[in-house]
Amino acid sequence: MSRIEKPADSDPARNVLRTGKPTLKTIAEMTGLAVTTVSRALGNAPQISETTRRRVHEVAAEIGYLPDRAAQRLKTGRTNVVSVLLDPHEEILGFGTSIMHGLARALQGTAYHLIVTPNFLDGSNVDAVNYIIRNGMADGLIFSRTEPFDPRVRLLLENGFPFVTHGRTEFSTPHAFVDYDNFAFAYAATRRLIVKGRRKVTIILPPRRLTFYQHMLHGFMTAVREAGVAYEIPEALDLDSPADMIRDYVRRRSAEPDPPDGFACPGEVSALATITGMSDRGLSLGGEYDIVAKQTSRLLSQIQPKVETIYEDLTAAGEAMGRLLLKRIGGEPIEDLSILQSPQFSFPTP
Amino acid sequence: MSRIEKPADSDPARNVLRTGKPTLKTIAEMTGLAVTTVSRALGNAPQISETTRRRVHEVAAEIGYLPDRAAQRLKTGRTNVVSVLLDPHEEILGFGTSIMHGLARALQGTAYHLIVTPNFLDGSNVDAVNYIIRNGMADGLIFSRTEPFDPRVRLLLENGFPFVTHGRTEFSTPHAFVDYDNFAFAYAATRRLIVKGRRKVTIILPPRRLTFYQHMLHGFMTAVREAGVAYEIPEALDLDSPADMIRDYVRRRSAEPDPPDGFACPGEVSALATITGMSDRGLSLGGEYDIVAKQTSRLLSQIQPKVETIYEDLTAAGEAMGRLLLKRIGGEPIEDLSILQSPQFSFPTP
DNA sequence: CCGCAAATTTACAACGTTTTAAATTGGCAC
DNA sequence: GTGCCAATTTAAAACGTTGTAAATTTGCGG
Repeated sequence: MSRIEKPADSDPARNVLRTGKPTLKTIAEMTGLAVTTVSRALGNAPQISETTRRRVHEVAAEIGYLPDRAAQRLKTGRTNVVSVLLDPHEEILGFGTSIMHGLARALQGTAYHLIVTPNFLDGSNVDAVNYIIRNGMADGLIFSRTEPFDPRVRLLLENGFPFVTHGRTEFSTPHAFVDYDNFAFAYAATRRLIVKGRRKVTIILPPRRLTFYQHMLHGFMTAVREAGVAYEIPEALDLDSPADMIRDYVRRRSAEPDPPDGFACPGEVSALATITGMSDRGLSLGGEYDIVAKQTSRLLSQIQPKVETIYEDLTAAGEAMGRLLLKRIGGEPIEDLSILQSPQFSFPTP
Repeated sequence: MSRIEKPADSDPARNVLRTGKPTLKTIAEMTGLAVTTVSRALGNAPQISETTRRRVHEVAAEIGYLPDRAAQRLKTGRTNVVSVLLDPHEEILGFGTSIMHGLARALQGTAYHLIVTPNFLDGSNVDAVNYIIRNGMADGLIFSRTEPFDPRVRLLLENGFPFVTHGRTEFSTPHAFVDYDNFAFAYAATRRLIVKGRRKVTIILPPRRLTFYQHMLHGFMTAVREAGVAYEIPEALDLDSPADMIRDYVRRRSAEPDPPDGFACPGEVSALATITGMSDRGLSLGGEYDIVAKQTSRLLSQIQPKVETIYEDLTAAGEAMGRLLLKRIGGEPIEDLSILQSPQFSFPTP
């Protein structure tokens, strides 16, 4: 016993007194074990005897120990954070919030937290993605509204950064995604209008640059061609257009010759706008015209049961994306990491 | 050369090569200064000479240095995180997302990140608050839908934890909040209905347990009493009721004797539901009845311009809450840390 | 009861930052 | 040049965790 002498400060309560927060050291002192051992025991490492493993877990539970995320993150380089890119277009009708609730549910019980990175820049926000990759702000990324050659996807693929998109792309390298089968939606919606005996159908499409524009268009056209029915596609309008613009367009068009009498509306806002536009002309839903709409909340059908709706469950989508991302972060192969949601013809029981 | 020998590895590029991320050490090696000095220079500490301060900043900018959040957090105990409690009731119509965009704007340019803590438990989620306080998951908290003696507020006050609510409470200890002047809204809305010549007014109130139930009721009753007009208040219904329940109620009531003809609707969903219920009876807005509604998005007035609306700017509210929280975290006194938003009679130009 | 491998536990060093206290430098009066 | 104070820079420790490598204990055949 020569040189070194422990600082004589082995009061087990000391480090707890400082912040009130128990650490590995606290448990170590309480059990008489080394910090390393405690760490391993909690991590269920194989080389720890069952006896001490159990003992450590007991004590940890008793004093309510939770690992310090900052320390873990510093040491391991993993952030235990999943970031979702919030798009300004998702402000209305709870798109963002539904997805986030789903995500939160998938992350529930895991070590992962959900952080929101808003999209300030217009267009597709490559900068935010870059920031997150370069500074290791998260272990994985989630975002929506993909383009066929989405620059965010390209960037993430190039860097091997885990992510899941809502929507597909056309890159040759596959990546994880969850998407709604918008082809099936558009096809089914148009079919229904035709079956109802509508003579001329129309559809309000997403902005052209988004991948699902093609899917929608394709579904619509397939149904139209099969049935040989008349159709038209408004050029100056898309799903992102403000409601009043859609309403005014519908009102104007219905006064011109040969107007459509069957509307496929892939969004609740566009459906409401269409109803208002038509009823301004005295035309009644289910009478002179019909609508089949995509619905992501219960709102539309509760307000206006005469609208036929097909559901897209965004909360489920969020949950699926969360699960996929966790797998992806865990390093699973890409192959089965994609999901195509089928249109739902009745509201899911929650 | 006996036992220990420094790894002879003083290559300035080494630590960069490992992860690709520059650290204080990188800058230190590049400038020939000590890590401590670099840290201080970047923190603009007073004892650093202007020359080196500038030099360090230059180099840092050049190599794109960003401090490691985990290390800072571990060392200082500050998380640089603000958490928002997401309420399930905010799923529809982008309440949550609007607020979050506002919050994000307020946090923009600061070191703070926004993390979402969802509300899984029913009722007011004290558990989530507890978790955040005990484990130091954030430096500040934001949530909405307060009750007069909100248990979350009590808990936070007791622990001296910084927070800002959307909505007031009735605790004698003051705390930071942002609230909409719902008294003024209800009063103005009811006044307008009366001025339009409506004989009997009604209002759909929030759930009784929420603080702003009282404010709404009070504003409504004040206008009613001043004018001596007839009124009624539906008992079985509140703003959280599903849209179809509201719609059915309105439809049923309008067929009974002495129905109301002026509706104050403090939410877009309730307004839409009311319109549908009335038009099912063949009654027309602006003709047999009127609605004055609160609007938090552009949706309602774009779809149905005949509805008179009064705006509540939730994005602005979020931004204000963010700013207040930052001040509060900075330790400013509570007195001027509360804001009452006035109703807006025209949509704010963004 | 010795030796040796397997089982279990341990010390130590790191991750990148800030804080504390100490060391170095420079300026200036003597 | 010497001494001393202020200005500036520095080394070392710490935050709580995990990975590496080494130490200790245990079991068991001889």
